[in-house]
Amino acid sequence: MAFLVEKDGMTSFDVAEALGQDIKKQALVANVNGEAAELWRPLKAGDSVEILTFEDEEGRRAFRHTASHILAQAVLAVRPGTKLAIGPAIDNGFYYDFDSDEPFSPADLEVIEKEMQRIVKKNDRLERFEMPRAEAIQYMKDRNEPYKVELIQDLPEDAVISFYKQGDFVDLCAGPHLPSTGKVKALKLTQVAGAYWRGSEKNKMLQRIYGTAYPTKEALEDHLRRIEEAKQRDHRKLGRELDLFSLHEEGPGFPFFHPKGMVLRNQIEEYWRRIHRERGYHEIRTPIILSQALWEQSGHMGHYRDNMYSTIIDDAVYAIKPMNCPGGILVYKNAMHSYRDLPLRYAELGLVHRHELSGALHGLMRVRAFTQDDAHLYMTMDQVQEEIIGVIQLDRDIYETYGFKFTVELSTRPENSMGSDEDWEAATEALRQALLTVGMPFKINEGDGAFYGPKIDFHLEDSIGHTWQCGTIQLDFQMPERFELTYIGQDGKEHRPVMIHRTVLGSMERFIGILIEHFAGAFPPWLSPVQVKILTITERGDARAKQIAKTLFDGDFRAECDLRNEKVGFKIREAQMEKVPYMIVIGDKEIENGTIAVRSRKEGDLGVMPLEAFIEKLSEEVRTRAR
RNA sequence: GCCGGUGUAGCUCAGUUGGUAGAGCAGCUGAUUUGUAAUCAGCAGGUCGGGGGUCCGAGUCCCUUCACCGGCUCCA
Repeated sequence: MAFLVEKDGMTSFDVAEALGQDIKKQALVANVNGEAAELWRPLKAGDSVEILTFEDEEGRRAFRHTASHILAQAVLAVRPGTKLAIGPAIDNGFYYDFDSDEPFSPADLEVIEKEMQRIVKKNDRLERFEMPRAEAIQYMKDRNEPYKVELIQDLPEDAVISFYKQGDFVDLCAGPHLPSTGKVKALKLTQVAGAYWRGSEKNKMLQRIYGTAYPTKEALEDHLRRIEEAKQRDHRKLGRELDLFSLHEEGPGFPFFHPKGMVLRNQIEEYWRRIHRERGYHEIRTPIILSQALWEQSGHMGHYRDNMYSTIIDDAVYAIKPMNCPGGILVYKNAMHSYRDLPLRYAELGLVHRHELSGALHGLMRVRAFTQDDAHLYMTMDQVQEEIIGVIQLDRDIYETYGFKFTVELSTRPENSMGSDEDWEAATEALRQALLTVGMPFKINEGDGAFYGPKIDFHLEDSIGHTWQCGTIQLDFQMPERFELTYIGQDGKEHRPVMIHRTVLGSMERFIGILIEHFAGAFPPWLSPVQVKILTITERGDARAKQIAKTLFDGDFRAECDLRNEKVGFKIREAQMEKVPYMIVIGDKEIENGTIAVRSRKEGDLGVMPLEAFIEKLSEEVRTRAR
């Protein structure tokens, strides 16, 4: 809530005070006339003031930013002579980059954290002061802080440079900050890592210390607990425990899919194929190895060479495809096309290989061989908007099936792009209109498109709030030109078609990784590698169990029997840990009555019912892809 | 690729100042025929990531290499 200041010389402190003890205690910074500012900054009559707490994004940022200053102060105390780089607040905490001859060890972190706590306890006030740019440069030169000097030199000539001071520590900073270090009640340094100065590998590698901070110990512990929980659903851990896939030293970045992982993958593909057929796509498959000449024509040799693998066949150079489009284009070019054939939608689950940096590999999320759920659409310019609408609707329907929330971004023309202004404008407008028509909220990323055309990205949010870019829709003016694609128009003449590249899931491998974490390995029945586990109590149930398994198999369900000589409690425990959606228990009573006892993974014992009733329930869940 | 960390049985981990590898779970064998999240007993399982070095002696120390983990960068 905003308040109007009545007279000059008041501060946000006074405003907070007027609002009561609770607010005063929680106040971190203020929003003054739409800009974040310290609580102690003098106000003028007529200013609009809003007090920000940890609940507000700006409040959190200031809180963590002050924490990062405390970190820098502590590091200078523990290791004098360390040069300061930058130290911003980030989503769940903060970091600070240092240039230090000796790297920081985990033991150093403990010492630094202790020093930070000492600074917090001292509860030093923060002060802000300003000076002109030239003076500021000299000031930081005198303090022997070359990175700060560089930062100031990048600011405009006429800029007034602000600094913040707490105790004997001074840092270049736009602010705002908390009134005193004592506000940062709970903090923890989480890790050290290398980071390049300004993110460029051409620059020196600095030492980055990450940490997080909260206003209370409880909130910090809560945060650490959430991290622990996220670890429990890490797809690499679950992938091993559920026996879905593995990775081996013999093929770094090349995942191996196990039987259960393949069932999951095949279910995803089956649904994908079905919905694509339904929306008028034709599936194709193109070779993995194609001649280098093709990649030169497509432009990949120029732009993407470093990420491509190649091989030699009969003395000629061939490349292993990093993308599916050139192959797909050869299919298009294989025949003449009439305007009557358009739009033409070719879909391909295409296996691509890309040489990613060894340090970037990460489970199924970042690999060197993956299957894109690709499609290339060819159309006339006036079909563009409708085609894009179709793709957006397809994306939405598929994501909703899996229970993902998602956000959409439209990226416009970047600086060094190819193609005419008119084409770019028309294409960008077509994307925008399509989004508006579908009623899809979206954000614009100015200048973030590909060099060959504008794009729409879909960012999925999984059940623990992580976001993943999966779907993309890209308009391409380049490929149709480079490959001289044509269709015969109504006028009998050749025309250039418009091409759209799109993926929905992005990569099958990564999507499976995302799904594992999204469902924490407890897949809904339609996706579960094993849908039903039939557990016998004694060997008297074996025949009945096998008979039930046969019935389920005939009904296209995935069932397994557990006939081992173990107690039923033990079998349930194992089935539960395997996250099988349904268990059927067969004992003497069920044999006698011709019924089954059903247990649900989620709800426990569901009681006794006829097999037919259970099959009907399961069929319905599979048919509707219930979650 | 770069910075830091880790690498011991299928999995999770122990292993004193260098003295010649150990537990639980999983596996196998046997007993037990069991009613909704762990029955008991026994057995087997490791050139301590690979290579090289120091030493009378290396899982422990050094060098090198590979993979993995956390970041940087990039992106599906």
